[in-house]
Amino acid sequence: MKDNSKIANKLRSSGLRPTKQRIQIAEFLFEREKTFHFTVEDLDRLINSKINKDKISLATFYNTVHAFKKAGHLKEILTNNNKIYFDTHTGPHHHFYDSEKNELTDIESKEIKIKSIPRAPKGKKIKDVNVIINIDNYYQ
Amino acid sequence: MKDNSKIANKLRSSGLRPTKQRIQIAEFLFEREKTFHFTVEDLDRLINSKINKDKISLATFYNTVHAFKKAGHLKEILTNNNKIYFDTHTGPHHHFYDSEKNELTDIESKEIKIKSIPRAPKGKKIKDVNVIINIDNYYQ
DNA sequence: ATGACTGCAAAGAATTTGCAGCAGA
DNA sequence: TCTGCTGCAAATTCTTTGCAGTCAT
Repeated sequence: MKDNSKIANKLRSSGLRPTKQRIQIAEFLFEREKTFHFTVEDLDRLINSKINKDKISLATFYNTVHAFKKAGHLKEILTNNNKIYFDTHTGPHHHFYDSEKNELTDIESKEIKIKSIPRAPKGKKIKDVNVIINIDNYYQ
Repeated sequence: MKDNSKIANKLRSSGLRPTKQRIQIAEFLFEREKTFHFTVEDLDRLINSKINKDKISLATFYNTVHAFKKAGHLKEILTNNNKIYFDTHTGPHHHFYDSEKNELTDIESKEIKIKSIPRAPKGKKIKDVNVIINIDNYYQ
């Protein structure tokens, strides 16, 4: 039997009830080495394709992903295909976006050195700076 | 009587027939001092609110905006509200995005100095670099 | 027991498509 | 005339919502 207590506690300490569905989704998302980029559709497909279990409904994926985001466990990323991607890497960082494969790759903050940025308009403050580097195949 | 010939020629030379609708949209978009950021919904609202004329249909706004984009007269911008914005400034530049007002502001390329960017993954080339600076009100 | 969460289906928002009729070349 | 464009309505895609039943505490 698998040990869920760590995941369950992570959820509980963010004020989220550790339901069966949330635990399954959290295990899928957070128990991996590399950061993971996905859309809700991806999640649905990837988790529900496992033949066994009862399926998790789409609405629950949406609810859960938003709950995780609100709790700071996921970050929202926008790309040129105008779908909402989520990222398990929640710290400040940037992305390559490969429009051929519709795929995001992380770029750590320190890899992009921004020398100067303009100051925010009056009465406004900068919330965050978001860099997306769009990439392409060489010959096409 | 207004002189449309410049706009008409601009359209014709991009392979677009200068129809009444396209001319009206092109005048609205391109005959202004400052760059203009908008969604298709904005266009529809702003152009069709003028009481007089026959209304232009939504589908035509979508078609036209995509045709203009393909012809290089508009650029597509993505923001955190997950709507497609278009920009009459087609050169390389960046944006402030004000999430309170859902409003984009241009930042000229030279105002953001990027010192280093990582090289593209193998077999890929960098198409463009996109910076969005999200801004906020001070106290909230 | 009491809220919170899930799942379904329906609603909503943004965008695209099919096609008949119209208009520019 | 002939192809491209417009406008309408229907279709699609992604996301949200309402609500009855279920589950965690």
